[in-house]
Amino acid sequence: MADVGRLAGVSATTVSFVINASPGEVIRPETRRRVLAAVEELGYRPNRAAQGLRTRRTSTIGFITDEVAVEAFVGQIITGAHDVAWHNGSVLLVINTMRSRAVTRAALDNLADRQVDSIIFASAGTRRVALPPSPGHVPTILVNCFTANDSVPCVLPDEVGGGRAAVRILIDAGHTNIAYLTGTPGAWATRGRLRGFREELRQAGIDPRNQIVEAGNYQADSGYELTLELLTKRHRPTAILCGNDRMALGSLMALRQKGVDVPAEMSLVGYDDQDALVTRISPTITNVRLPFYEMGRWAAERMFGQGAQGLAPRTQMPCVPVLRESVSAPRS
Amino acid sequence: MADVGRLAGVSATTVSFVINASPGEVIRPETRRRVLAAVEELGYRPNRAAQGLRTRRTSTIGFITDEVAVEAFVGQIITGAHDVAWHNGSVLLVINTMRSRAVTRAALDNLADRQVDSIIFASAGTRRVALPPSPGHVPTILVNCFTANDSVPCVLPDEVGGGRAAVRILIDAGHTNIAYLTGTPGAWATRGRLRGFREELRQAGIDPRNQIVEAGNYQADSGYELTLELLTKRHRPTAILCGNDRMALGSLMALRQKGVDVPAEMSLVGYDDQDALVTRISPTITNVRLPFYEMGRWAAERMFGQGAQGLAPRTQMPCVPVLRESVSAPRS
DNA sequence: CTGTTAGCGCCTTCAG
DNA sequence: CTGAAGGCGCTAACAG
Repeated sequence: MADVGRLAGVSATTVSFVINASPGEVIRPETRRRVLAAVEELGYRPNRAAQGLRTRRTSTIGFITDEVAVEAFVGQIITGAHDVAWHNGSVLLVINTMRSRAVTRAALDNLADRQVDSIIFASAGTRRVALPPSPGHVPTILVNCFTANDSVPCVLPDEVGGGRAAVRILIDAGHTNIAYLTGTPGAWATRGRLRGFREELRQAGIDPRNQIVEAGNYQADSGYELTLELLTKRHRPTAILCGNDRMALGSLMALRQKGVDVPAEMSLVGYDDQDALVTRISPTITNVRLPFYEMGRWAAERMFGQGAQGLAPRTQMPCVPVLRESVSAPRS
Repeated sequence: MADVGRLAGVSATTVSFVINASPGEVIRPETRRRVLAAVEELGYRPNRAAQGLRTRRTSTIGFITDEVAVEAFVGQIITGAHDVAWHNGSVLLVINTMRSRAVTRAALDNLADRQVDSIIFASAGTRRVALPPSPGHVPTILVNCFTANDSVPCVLPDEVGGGRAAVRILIDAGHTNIAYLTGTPGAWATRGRLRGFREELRQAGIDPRNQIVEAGNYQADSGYELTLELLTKRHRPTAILCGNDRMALGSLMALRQKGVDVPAEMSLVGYDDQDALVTRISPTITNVRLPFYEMGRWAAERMFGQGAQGLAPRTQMPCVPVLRESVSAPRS
C-alpha cells in the first residue's frame, strides 16, 4: 500500500481513502486517477486480514451445521445464506459438527477467535438443540432448530401450514377420501404436518376421524408397505398424502406394482420437494416444499440488518405447494 | 494479552510463548502455571485474525464450488475436506459460484485477499473447467474436474475402474447376458464407465458386442423407459447395469410394474451410490460408489503436506463396489 | 484535499 | 528463562 502511494506520489492514507471510497473524504479526481493507475500497475490488492484486524469487521459469517452431506437439505440452507452473504461482500466459514457436542463447542470458540461477524447454526432435521453459550457476544441465529427456552432467535418451517397446504391441494382437486401416511410419529415435523392435515380437513367440513392415517418412518419402504396395505381396504381412498418424498416414492412403486395409475386412479402428494426424487420421475410428484433456501437467506439477511437484536424468538417460513402431475380429480 | 501478562506478572511475550508452546522456548513450570491461570481467569482467547496477519498463515482453506445443494455430491467433497482441515486446526471458507465465470474469478480474488492458505476447487459433475489464473500463488487443487492442459493438479474418480467393478459384480454372480443402460453419451463419466464395461467383459471372455447397450440420460425416466423396452426383446438379459442411481430407480419401477422380481428374475446394479435413493428402498440396490468424500480428504491432506507442489497432474481415486440386495445368480 | 501519527493484537528477533 | 522493541498491512483521528 505504501508502494502504491509512492508510485502515485501520495501517502498510504490517501490510497486507503481512494480504495475504500471512504465516506466524508473528498479526493481530487486527478489524484484518484493516479492512485487507481498505480493500483492497477502494481496489481495491488488490499489484505482483508489486516483490514479485519483494524476495523473489527471480517465480513465473515460462521456457519455451523450438523451435517452438510446427508439429504442435501443443509446444502440449500448454506446456499441461501451464502447468496445473501456474497451479495453483501461477506463469505461463509463452514463447520460440520457431526452432531458432536464437543465439536460444536469448539466450533463456536474457533469462530469467535476468528472474529466472525455473526454465526448461523443450522440443523439438518428440525429439532431442539442445546447450544453451549457463545463466548464473546457474536450475534447468532438458529436455522431449522430451536433452544429449549428460546434464548436464541430461530427460523423454522411452518409445518402446520405445510400440512394444511398439502391437504388443500387434494381438497381443491375434489378429493374427500384422503389417506395420510405420516412420517415417524413424535417428530416435530410429523406432529405439525398432522395437525395441519386435521385442521384443514375440518375447515373444509370433512371429519378427519373418517380418514385413514397410518404411521410410517420417513423411509421409502414404509411408503411402499403402507400403500400395499391401503390397497386391500374396502373403502379405498382416492388420494394419498405422504410424510415425505421418500415415502411418496415407495408409495408410487407399490401403486405401479399393483397397476394403479397415478394420477388417473390415485392422486399422490409428497412432502419436502427433494428435486432428485420428485421431478426426475414420471409422473412428477406434486409436493409441498420446505423453505430451506429461504430460511438460509432470512438468517443471513438479519445479519446485515439489526443483527440478532429485536428478533422474535421464533419466525416461521411458509411451506409452499408445488403442483405437478401426480394429482388429478378423483374418478367419479 | 498484555492484561494476561500483567495478571501473571510476566510480559506479553512470555504469554505468547506459553500459549503457543513455542518450540525452542523453555518456560519455567511455575511461570507457565501462573500464565495459564491468568488466561483462565480472564477468559483470554487469542485473536486469530491478528495471528494470521503476523504469521501469514490463516489456517483457512478456500473451497470454491459450482453448486453446494444439488445432488449432495459436493456436500460429500466438502465433508471430506472439512474433516481433514478441522483435524489440522483449519477451517473451510466456502464459496458457491453457480457456474458463473465472473463469480469464480471474484471468488478466487476474494480468497486470495483473505490470505487463505490454499484453495480447493470442486465441481458437482466431472468435467473440464477453465480456471482463471489465481492471483498471488495460492496452492490450488481441483476436485472432480480438470483443466485443458493439466496446469493445476486434480483428483478424479477412476470411472474406467468403476465400470469394470460394476460388471465384475455381475460376472462374479454368474451373469453373461448383461444390458447396460448408459447415462448421457459423451459425458466424461459415461465414456469411462462404458470403456470399463467393455474391458472387463472382454477380459472375462465375453464379447461386449453381444451385449445390449442403450443410451439414457442419467434421469429416472430414461431408466424406466429403456427397461420397458428391454423387457420386450427376445433374448432378455438377466442383469441390468444402470448409468446412475436415478436410472436404476427408474429401471426398478419398470421391473416392478411388469412384475419382474429383483433380484430373483433380474439383477440390477446402480452407480454413484446415492444413499437416499439406494439404501432406503427394497430391494436395496447394489452399487458402485463414487469416492467424493475420499477425493475431498485427499485434496485437503495435500494442503498440509507438500502443498500442490510435486503432485501428479491427475490422480485417480477408486470407485468401490457396494454389494446389496439387488444382485443374485441368474436363473438357470 | 492530503499527510502524520498511532495503534488493531499478535509474534519474533535480539538482548539481557 | 524473560522482556523490550519492532512490525505484519491497514485505518482513524487529527493536523495542516
